Amino acid sequence: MKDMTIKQMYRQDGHFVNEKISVSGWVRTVRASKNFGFIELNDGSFFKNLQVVFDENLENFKELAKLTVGSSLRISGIVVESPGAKQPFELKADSIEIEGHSTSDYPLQKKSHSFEFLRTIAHLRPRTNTFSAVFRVRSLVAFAIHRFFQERGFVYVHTPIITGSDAEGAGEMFRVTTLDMENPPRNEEGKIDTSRDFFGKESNLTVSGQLNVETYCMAFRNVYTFGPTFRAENSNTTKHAAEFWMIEPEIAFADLDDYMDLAEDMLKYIIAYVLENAPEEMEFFNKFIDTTLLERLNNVASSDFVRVTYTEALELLRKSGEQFEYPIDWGSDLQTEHERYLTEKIFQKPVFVTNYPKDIKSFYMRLNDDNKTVACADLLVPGVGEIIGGSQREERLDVIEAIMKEKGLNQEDYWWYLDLRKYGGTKHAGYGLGFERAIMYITGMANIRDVIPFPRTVKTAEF
RNA sequence: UCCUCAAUAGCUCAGUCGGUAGAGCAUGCGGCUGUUAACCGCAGGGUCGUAAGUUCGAGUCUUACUUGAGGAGCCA
Repeated sequence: MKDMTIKQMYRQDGHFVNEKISVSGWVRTVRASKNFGFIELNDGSFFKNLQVVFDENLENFKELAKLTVGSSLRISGIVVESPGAKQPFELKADSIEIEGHSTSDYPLQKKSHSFEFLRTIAHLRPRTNTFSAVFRVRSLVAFAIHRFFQERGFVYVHTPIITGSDAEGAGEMFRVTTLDMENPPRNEEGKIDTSRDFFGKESNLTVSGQLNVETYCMAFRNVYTFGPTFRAENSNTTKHAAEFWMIEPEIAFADLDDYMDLAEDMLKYIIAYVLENAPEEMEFFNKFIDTTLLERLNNVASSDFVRVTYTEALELLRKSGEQFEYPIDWGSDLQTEHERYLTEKIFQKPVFVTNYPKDIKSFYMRLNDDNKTVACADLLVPGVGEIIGGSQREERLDVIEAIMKEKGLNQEDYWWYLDLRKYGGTKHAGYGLGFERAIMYITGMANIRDVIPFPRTVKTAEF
């Protein structure tokens, strides 16, 4: 007798008919009548369920007929072709062992629940169709990202989660400390004496691995980090979480166009990988979450992304005649409404917006010859907005020092970062992809809380 | 942090003009020989988010607070 997964059975359609096999899994629904019944079993290996037929010949038939949703079973029987239209085959059970009962207060029903309710039972929601699909796709996307970079010879660098540099400037940070919160040591001025903290200085959770990964870029040429990052922003939106994952590749001897080429290839690669390896899940999203999803993703795979400069983008917005709440003004950042209009109305596909004014961008972005803009590019996609931000980095020591001065940054805090410009610095570029935003884009899910197993947002850390 | 909306049974919701609580699903029990969110019958299940106020009387009106959702800002 073969111990099988439901995935094996579906992927080798019909191959096991008339064979005796065993499976184990959880009850999704039971439909029993007087002398026989049906169990929908999900074993976790596959999006679809296996229909199990059981009848009164089983010694525990009465007990089985009263099974509640969520119970776990071990079943053996013969695979037979199914007379029902909704499944190609089913399992005719000759023994069903109840491994774990589920009590009658099991909160998941055989109907759809609101995402808001399911967030309150984050420990049970992976058992639902939607979350089963989301988190299998999340796993596949993570693998596809690694495979994409590894195939191209990139080195995976584990940048630190705890950082001692307090000047990364990407947002509010979470403090890491072992000092006694009730009674912290104080220095002569009465301030908290961070020299007596664990690291001998103030430390925080990282907001970005970029500065660290650039150092490895100057040794390995092409590198990437892929790990968690933390932002303590008081941000209450569908697209922000306090803990999220980022992919940050960095490529040496490369400019802005090389970065955009790489990012575009990467996104297309990931989408193709997921469409090939999770067709059932993607079909489910297309049917129940976002009916334009597959059309959109196929369109992305087969067409080139748009590339416009910030200045051109402003011109397009101005010429559109659309009334915007915020003014279109050279020098200020694009607002959400502007980004959405560009990617959703004007182009209806992913758009790189390049060469923003230097004053609204980070110090490490390479200054263009016009002395007004920097060599950066944000990738905007319909529905989600910005999912990638990146730039060519400033490799000229004198220029980056001048910009840091202009932005009021303390050069001593960046001494090791600036060393990269002294010791064989090269042209290089890199970007950051918000992992969860990519998942949202690929699945059509609208809220970041529903693509993270246990989301961390303002005032929420129950699980 | 700002703006808007919401909170009634385990879930999803209805509740008229202010007059004292309803449905479907779920759960329990019973029925049913091929079901597909099975179907049919019966039953149990409520401090109407919290606190105060107006009123003879508040799920319904007012205020504050709490929680959630959507949008904005910040960003990925």
